Amino acid sequence: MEAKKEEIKKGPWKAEEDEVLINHVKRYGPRDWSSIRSKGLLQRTGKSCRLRWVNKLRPNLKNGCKFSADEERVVIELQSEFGNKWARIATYLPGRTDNDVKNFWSSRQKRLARILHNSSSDASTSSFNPKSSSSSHRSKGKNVKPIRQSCKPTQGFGLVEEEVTVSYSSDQVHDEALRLPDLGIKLEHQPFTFGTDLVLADFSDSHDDANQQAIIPFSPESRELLARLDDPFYYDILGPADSSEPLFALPQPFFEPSPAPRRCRHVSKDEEHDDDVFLHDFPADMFDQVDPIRSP
DNA sequence: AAATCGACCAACCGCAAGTCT
DNA sequence: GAGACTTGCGGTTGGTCGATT
Repeated sequence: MEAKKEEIKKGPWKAEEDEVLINHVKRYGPRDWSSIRSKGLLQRTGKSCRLRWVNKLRPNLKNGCKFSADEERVVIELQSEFGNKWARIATYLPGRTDNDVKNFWSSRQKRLARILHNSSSDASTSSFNPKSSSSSHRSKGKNVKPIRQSCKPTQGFGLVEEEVTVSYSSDQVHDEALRLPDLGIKLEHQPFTFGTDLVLADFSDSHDDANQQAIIPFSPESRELLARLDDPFYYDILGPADSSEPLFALPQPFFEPSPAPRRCRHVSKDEEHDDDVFLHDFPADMFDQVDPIRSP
């Protein structure tokens, strides 16, 4: 059937398809994706094949491996520098793809937005609830609820899930209020559980912390702005807000990111046998099992 | 035990841009 | 130079899984 011949397969890849794709790359290199379909090897589009290779089959990928603390830091820093240039950011993270970085960031943003939303909701209710703990520790040194001596932050706000412990004494509660840069906003810990217990308060109209009894909920605009912060809280939690010292040094890109706009490089027929130029992007031992391309 | 929720991930889509004919 | 083709990128969606209620 003609229609069947033209049918393009979508959805999850099977192991057999992966094998076909890997064999193609072994033979021809990571290019000519469209020929995979035109040769009838797979009923996948070239785009789909390329994506599968880049995101899953490429050697030395850190598949199924969570972002380390260092990687998180790099992503956060580079995102603030480059914006949503995931492919470029990924070049600084060996074994990570642009999709990985994008997913990580997206997930993080969602989490952040949700936390902020919850927090502002909590704030708006607790400010009118005398029983609520959120108002109980607002006055310096008074009615400060006992807090845990340490807490284990969740992944939220760019914190890592590893054993990062932040300890506070009860006297520090108020002073440890976290500042959001440039927004005149403080982020205060509720009894030190990250996430839903965070309380946001707007202190922009006052310079007297001790008088801050009420929690002012954010406007939707403010919340949106917060959700889009390039550098949401990371430094504020792990480092002093006024610190000019970088918390870490950025690594060099794994692949040199091209300053010019990204572009694929079509390989001419002549170049095709030019010492496998494309292989330079891969570890030397990657194609140990590859049949060498015969020279003409 | 079932339902719900959130996190994570794979894959698709549309668009932009380089290359080829 | 123009149009077709190919590739790469960023945004988005939908599925799966584990934790929580």
